[in-house]
Amino acid sequence: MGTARHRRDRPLDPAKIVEAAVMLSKQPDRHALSARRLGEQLGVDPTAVYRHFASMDELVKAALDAIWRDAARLIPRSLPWRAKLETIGHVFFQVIVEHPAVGIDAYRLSTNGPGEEAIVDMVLSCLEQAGLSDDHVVDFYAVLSSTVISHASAQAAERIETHEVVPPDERRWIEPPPNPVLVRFPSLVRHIDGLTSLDQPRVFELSLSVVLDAIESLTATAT
Amino acid sequence: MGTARHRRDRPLDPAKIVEAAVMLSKQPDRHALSARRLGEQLGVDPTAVYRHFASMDELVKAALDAIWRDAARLIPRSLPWRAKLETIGHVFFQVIVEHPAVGIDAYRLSTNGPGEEAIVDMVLSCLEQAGLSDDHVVDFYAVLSSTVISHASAQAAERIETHEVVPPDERRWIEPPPNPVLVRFPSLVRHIDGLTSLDQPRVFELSLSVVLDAIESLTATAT
DNA sequence: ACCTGAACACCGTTCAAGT
DNA sequence: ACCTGAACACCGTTCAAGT
Repeated sequence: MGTARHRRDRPLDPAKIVEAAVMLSKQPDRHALSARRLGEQLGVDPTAVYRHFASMDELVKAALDAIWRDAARLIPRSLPWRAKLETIGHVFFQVIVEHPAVGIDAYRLSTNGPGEEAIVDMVLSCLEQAGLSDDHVVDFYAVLSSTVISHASAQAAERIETHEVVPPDERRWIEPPPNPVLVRFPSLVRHIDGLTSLDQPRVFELSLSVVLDAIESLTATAT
Repeated sequence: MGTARHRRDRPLDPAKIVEAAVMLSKQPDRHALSARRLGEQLGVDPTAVYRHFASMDELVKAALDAIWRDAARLIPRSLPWRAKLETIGHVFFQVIVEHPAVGIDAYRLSTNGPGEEAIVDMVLSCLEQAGLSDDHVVDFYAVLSSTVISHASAQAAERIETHEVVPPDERRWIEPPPNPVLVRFPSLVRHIDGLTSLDQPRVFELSLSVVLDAIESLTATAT
């Protein structure tokens, strides 16, 4: 018992907490990541996380930053700017949806960590490569990142709510209106079939195209 | 005691529950709207809401739909399509931010109610008036509505987190990075001042302009 | 000096027990 | 037949009490 005295239990490396949080967040369950489940997973007291993170939101930020770091590594280095931004958009959409319990909050949390720095730098350099002015680089970084993250968070929320991957033709963005008293809304009646066939991934694709087209049209003007 | 027997307490009109929920949701507090606070507000049992709504999410949907209904009434009837869509965007951004406790969830909930029907019809008719094809009307409705709602929900979340309206120059979209080891990220270094001066309302304005410009460019092609 | 975990003040929701 | 509210299984977080 003498030799093991000083470090009988590991001192609970914060990186281990983040790793466990990332693992737990893969479950499509609103409560997959809680202080108690984290303690159970790590075999420590449920309140141990508060010695390393000021709040659960801070831990969620750290988990998202780790996810950003790993996602940034998946992006091929040399691609034309538009293909690279499309790839970044799709990869980040996917990792957010794959970690729904933290992805659902990505729309409202900046991580302020090294993973965020890496991906922001990557997006900015694509926009520079596209030939945008300094002002436009910053503006379109903001528009692009909020577009990707907000649609991905919404899709993460949908995955949590349905609690399973339902077939694409049942994941409706808008439900058909139940009541037939829609004479007051002729445009809604006219487009109701189109609206009910929308789904979140398609709306994300459309939104991403709109932003990338806007960037491309600015570069065409410049050259 | 005989005469008041049948309806001593009011039967708790669901519309009264929704009204109370809308009032409570004005507080910039994550827990402003709960079953217990609603019961306290209405003078009834905390679980009374579950006799009229299947879950708290369903009540939040009903509250948002009531907010949509009132917001739709604020939109001037006859305006050119672009000015009208800008007005709709600004009004909806504002009412979501003014009801942060439910607005924070608007990005992930469709209300499927009459308020939603009214505003969807209004947006669709603007897009028809702009001269878009049927397919483009549906697509750009989706892009436009998700843009407005996601930025507004993010701003509602920010209001809740700060718990008070802080001066605009302190509401940073991205925090300046704390560590100076940013040599690996030259684009981030180059644009760091621009990035830290971004705020949510400005990013919303930029995003809205991008979408409206995309619509306008399609109409210019058509005519 | 550092860590632990009992405890506080809440949640959303269910259902046995009442009127 | 309808409604009630006690109770269940959780939350995030704090801080008095220990080692």
